[in-house]
Amino acid sequence: MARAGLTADRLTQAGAELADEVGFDNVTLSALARLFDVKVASLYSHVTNSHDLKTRIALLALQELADRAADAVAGRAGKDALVALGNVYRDYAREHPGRYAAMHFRLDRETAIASAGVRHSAMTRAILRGYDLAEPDQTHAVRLLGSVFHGFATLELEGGFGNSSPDSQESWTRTLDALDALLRAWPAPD
Amino acid sequence: MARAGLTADRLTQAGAELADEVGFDNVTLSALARLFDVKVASLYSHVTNSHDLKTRIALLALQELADRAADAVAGRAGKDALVALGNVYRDYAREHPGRYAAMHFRLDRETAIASAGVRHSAMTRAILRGYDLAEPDQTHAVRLLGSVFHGFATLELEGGFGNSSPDSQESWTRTLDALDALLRAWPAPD
DNA sequence: CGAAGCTACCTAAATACATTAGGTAAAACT
DNA sequence: AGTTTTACCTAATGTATTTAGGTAGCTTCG
Repeated sequence: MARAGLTADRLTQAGAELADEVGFDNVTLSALARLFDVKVASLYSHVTNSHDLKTRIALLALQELADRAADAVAGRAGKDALVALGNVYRDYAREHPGRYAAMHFRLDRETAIASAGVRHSAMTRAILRGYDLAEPDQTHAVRLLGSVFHGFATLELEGGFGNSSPDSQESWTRTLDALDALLRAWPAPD
Repeated sequence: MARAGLTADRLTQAGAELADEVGFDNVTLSALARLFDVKVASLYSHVTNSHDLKTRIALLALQELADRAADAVAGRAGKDALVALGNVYRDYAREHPGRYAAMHFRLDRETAIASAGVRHSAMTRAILRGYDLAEPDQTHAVRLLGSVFHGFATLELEGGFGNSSPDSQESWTRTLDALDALLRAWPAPD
């Protein structure tokens, strides 16, 4: 009986790939066991349970995306940085829909705080340095950008925009234009 | 043996309430059967399977929210209408998180086309009549508004904004202000 | 190099949900 | 009242999760 050589990391990685193929909700320990040609119970030596596996996939995705984002915004500022960051989010969601969904798996507070999730808001805040926003407006803008990026990616993925004209790429470009214009002329409260 | 008096509608309604309590993903036929003190197999006389039940809950939510939205925007225009529509979405997500999640259950194309989902985009388009946007910009704006509403509601629900200052109500108000300003001064493409 | 210990993987069993096939009794209709 | 319809049932199968306890392969150290 040769061993399969499983580790938590290999399971997480395989789980992430599986998520992209069949959807995050359909990532099961059973499916992973089949993949590695191993009995299900054996996986419990590596992850504590199904929830643990999903948490690990979520953390993987958060980190992967944070890395990409950091890379994309490095050396850019203003609209250039905004577009780069937005594209990283949208492209990741399209290339890795399962991992993207995994990122919104509910983490307990400690795990969330220790996760790469914090880097995401930090980076969004960073690109706002190219615009002239003082607190608390900066925080409002961070939340708005997060909402648009996440909302657009989600709706586009689930086909909420239809597949008719104008195509969603066009809408995305114009959305980024609009956000840039908005941030340059951020309105005072009414 | 007195009968429970089940119908597809009663199951759907109970399923929607259950979704709000335990989350849409945790709505199971088993749980519903327990609720009505009936054997699980009995439910298959009323819904064809679990997927069917979830579809029905999704349709219920879409319709319920479309009704509320229609009510809210009636007799309003411009920013007034924008704020009303935005609030309907956000409030529904907070009051009925399970149903809100249900709305994004993937429907097959026919079902989606026959659903109240189409009323949603129609209403968003309607409030844009208060702003001066010609096609295809109007479609881009519809998609942007959808993204912001959905993204904000989702992130707020899952605690993505933290519970620190400034509170999310404040960000929401400012987001609506920002959208209004943006729509009034919609930028031309670069 | 061989014994000791660690651990990766196993079998077995309990629990839960989804689904189908085929039966019985309550309601509805004539 | 008799017949049809149907709401609900029992029984059985398949799949996923999880725990308890065992065995064989790898590592380590005398």
